Amino acid sequence: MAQPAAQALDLFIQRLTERSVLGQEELDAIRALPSRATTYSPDQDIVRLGQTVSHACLVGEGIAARFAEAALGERQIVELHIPGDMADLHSVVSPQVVSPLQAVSRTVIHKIPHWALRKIATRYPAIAFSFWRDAVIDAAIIGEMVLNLGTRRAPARIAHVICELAIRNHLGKKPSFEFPLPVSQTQLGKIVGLHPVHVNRTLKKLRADNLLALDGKTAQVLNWSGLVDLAQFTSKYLQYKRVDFDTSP
Amino acid sequence: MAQPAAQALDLFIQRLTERSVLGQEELDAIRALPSRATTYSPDQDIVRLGQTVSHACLVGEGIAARFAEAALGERQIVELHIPGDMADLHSVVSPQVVSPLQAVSRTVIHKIPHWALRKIATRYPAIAFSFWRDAVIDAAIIGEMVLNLGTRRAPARIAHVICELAIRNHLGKKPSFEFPLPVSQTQLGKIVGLHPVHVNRTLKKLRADNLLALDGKTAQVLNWSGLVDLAQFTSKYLQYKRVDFDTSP
DNA sequence: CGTACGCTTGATAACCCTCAAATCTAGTGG
DNA sequence: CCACTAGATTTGAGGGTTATCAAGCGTACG
Repeated sequence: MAQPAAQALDLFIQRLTERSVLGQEELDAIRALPSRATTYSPDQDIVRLGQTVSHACLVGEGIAARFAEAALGERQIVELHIPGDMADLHSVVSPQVVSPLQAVSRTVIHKIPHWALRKIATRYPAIAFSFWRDAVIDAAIIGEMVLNLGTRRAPARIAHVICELAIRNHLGKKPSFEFPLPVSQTQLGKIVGLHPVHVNRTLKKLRADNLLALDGKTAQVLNWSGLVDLAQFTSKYLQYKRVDFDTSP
Repeated sequence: MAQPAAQALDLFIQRLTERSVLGQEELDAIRALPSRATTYSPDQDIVRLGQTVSHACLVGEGIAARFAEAALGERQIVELHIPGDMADLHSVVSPQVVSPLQAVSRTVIHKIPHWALRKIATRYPAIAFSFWRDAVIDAAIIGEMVLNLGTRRAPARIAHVICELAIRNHLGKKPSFEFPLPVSQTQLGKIVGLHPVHVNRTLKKLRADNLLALDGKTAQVLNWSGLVDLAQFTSKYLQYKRVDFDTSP
């Protein structure tokens, strides 16, 4: 219902149509989705484990993180969500939260009721497929995260996260190697599975090698092909039909 | 059309209905799915990265692995699939393979054409939702893998994989702490992101501590609550409505 | 019987975690 | 405006964990 959601919804539609074919009627149905905005401060929980939710979270501003937590509560970030991402579209078919969300920076979330999403997914099979497809791509992104943690050492891990975000941020913008990344080194540690102290030392090295500079607010890619090379990055798993960056140097 | 697929399809249906509500009509539609069986030998590729496929793979016997590979071809197993799993149901909405599959042991795969799956998903919204839900649970399982690699050390990582498989294998069987696991130590290394040599030493330690014994064919859980404790395991993310094992010791 | 492959063990080095303390920054209240 | 505080970044030192290199052993298969 809120007007500010329109911008985020347009970004969301852009992501969907980049990957699925939707007609005008379907697009209108998505654009007409009702929503209610909420703002979260850094490190605040957006949805908690075990909770039952009745709305999905569309990121409007800031960065939200999907995380997993062990029995004793230790957290690991599994996926980052940037504006235009429907961070937990999956909750529509799985309202018992198993992938909780937290705000990484100050974050504006537009909450969209499940009934509305279920309604258009039932009415338009093409929308149901595009939502399913979204979940599939999520799984691929998270799978790439497993590859990242399982096979790469610290510098390559961080490089990979930056490469992925550079591509995902690019959508609908001109390919600038500078994008917002309001993430502390401690939080970055929870993304790449490294101790904060080691994150710090690794960033220092990446900066010294003229590959990458982070300042807690913005990411600056100093040498794209160097980063891609270090991370052994390929953008295939993101499944964009068209990608302007060259990822095979 | 092959008869032997019936057993695997029944297992698949059991998994679906454990998590989604489906009517008799829908169940019959699933049971009537056509299929063609193929057998793969250990380490053989089932579907390759970049390939375009027109069928999904239902595991009949053995173990199949979904993996991710880096630009230079290094592989990391992202998820294991046991009999009754539709290993790449996601390919229905994403036919350009981004999550390739390989056989871990000798494996029988029943290939089910996409058109048949798309047809019943379009005809019955409840089926579309249950398929979508399957993708969501896949993502949760893979997310747990990220947690595993990002926060745990070698013994706990292996323990976690075993705990998960014990639960997933349990479906429709009596809760025995012994299940088939035809996986070499080298392959186990590609699951938990460890060097084979270190896998070996870790297994030795787990065996000495009377927690777990693997022989390349079968897994034997010697001390369930000890394993759960070591791995900080919770079965929540698997989203079974009913789980007989006690996972909170 | 030979060969290939997986398992096992030892030694060494690289990587990363942990503890600890100093510096810097941003926000708060006097 | 400045002192104060909490949190983030930075640096050092040490120890634990894991990778790497290498070699010996067992076993399955042709």
